[in-house]
Amino acid sequence: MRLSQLPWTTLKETPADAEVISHQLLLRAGLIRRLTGGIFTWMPLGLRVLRRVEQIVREEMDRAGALEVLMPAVQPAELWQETGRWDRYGDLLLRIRDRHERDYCFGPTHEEIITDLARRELRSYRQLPVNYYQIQTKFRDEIRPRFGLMRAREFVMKDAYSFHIDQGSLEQTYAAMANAYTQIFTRLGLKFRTVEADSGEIGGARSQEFHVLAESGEDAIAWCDGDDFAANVEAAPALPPRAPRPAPAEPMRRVTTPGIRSIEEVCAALAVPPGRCLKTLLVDAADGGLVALALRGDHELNLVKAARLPQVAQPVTLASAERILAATGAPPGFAGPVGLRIPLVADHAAAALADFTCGANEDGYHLSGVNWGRDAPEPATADLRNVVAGDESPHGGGPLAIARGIEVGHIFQLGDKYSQAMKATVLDEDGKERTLIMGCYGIGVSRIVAAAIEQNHDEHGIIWPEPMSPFHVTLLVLNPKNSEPVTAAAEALYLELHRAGLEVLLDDRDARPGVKFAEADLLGVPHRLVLGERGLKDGVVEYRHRASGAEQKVALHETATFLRERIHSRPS
RNA sequence: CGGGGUGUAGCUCAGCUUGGUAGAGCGCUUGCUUCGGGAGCAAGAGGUCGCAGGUUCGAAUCCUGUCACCCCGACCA
Repeated sequence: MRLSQLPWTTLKETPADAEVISHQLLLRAGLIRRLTGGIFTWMPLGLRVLRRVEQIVREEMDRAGALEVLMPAVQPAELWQETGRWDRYGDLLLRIRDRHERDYCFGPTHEEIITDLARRELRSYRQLPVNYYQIQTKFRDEIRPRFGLMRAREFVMKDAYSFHIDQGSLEQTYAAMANAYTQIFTRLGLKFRTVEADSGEIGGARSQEFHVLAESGEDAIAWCDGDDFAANVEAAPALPPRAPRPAPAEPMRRVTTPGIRSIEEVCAALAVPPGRCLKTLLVDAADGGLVALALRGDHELNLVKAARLPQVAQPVTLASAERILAATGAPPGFAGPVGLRIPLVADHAAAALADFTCGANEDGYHLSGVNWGRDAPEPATADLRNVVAGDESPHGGGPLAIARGIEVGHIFQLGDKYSQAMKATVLDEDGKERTLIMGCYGIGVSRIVAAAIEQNHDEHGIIWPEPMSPFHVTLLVLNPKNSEPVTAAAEALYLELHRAGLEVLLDDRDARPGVKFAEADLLGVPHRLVLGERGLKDGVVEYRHRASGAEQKVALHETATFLRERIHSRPS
């Protein structure tokens, strides 16, 4: 591709509304343009990146035996009503009405559509297992679209749905998909981790997520070097402390803490570490009352774990200030287990505290030297907190480490949640109707583009992993207007590289060298060639590797060979 | 949805407090000079100041409404 024939504009300044680096660089490099909140146009160079990602995903899905289909983006409400999700999915669902006043939505996901397809097309166990996939535009009306392509409303997703006669078959396909995903992210050249996940809203038994590792990731993932444990912090179990609870050593004392509410303030005022404080959270209970959840002051509540408690109302909702006052006799910030008249569940670590500090259930007072069993009843215990770095791995291999990740893939064993609701059945070998067992497998294709940038950039711009770069190599021609021989040599080299099977971006614009260098760095093609009068005199081009900055001169006639040795992701 | 903020040239922003003929830098066009890491000089093009209403002799500026966008919050206890 010739840059002289492309209206490509880059931005020297960072657009004001772009927060994260991938959003900034995608805009600055002219790869995407925003149309409206969370909705973007892919520009010519950006689209090449998206297409490359799609292609790798497609190849690996095909290799794993999945069948590509393309389902409608617009879906009738009736199907969503069948599964009950028309009401449950909420405002995330973009609803549309046609001229006949019929309701539709723009698909945020396709379980309903595929299950409808399956119940029409699949009659016999002999047709199973089958795994359909598509690469398609989805729309989710996010509360707050942000971070550019990372949390867009309209986005490109690869979603796959498999159908099985039994759990064993599902597990086989699930394993094949896990394998294919590993292959995909490896081929894309990304640093990633596979982690156990909570299956959340979509439901089902087992699920794993694939995270691209990056500081700016929205998810925290925990893993252990000493064993095979890796999980989203949401889904990582925290082991109870090994050491038994120390015996009480201090008397309980009441201390005045006027206006002090947060754990930090309490710790500062009373000179105690957060790990010696008890934080008592009040949430709405399933029976309409309140439940207290006790955590150590330095720990955070894990909402997924809290939601698993039968006493807790769904979804987990923090109690209002009025209800807290009514239940504890004090405003928020002063709750504690001593004399508390509502049920309490303590996290294992909180239950192992002795001589701790907590709220006194009285405005302006806290208690110190508090002990379970002596001052407050022995609590019911559960795993309620997020794991933290240094916690013991559940698999016994040593301490956990925590990293940030961007979720780019998620695979689920769905079971019969949708097939049952939509009566998707086949006949088994005994001629009996059997409800289909399903799996589903998603990859955020457009999000991968953003995640790759989050993980691979420097102060000059993007550094594409080779397999997803818009071009294999960029060839900068310096001052083409001033030198016929340079232009001629560049044209010849461009053609030759092209013939060698390389995708080349030729910067043949009548622009200053500095502009070409700066824009090439911004765009981030991994291999760069510079052809100018200086080098041409000696019959060489100058090669530079974007990521390492390594440079060397290469004889013109050896350039194609030289590049082919260094580029491993040529299209087959 | 709650709270906060911002809408002025393609982009980044000043001007608004204290009303009086719309500005800068970058980008764009033309010319000359330059030409190996986002050039210099000169001349240009480009804006219903988000939109609607109001106050006023006069509104980018003050008031009301509205729309859009951005940020924070959904663990404060």
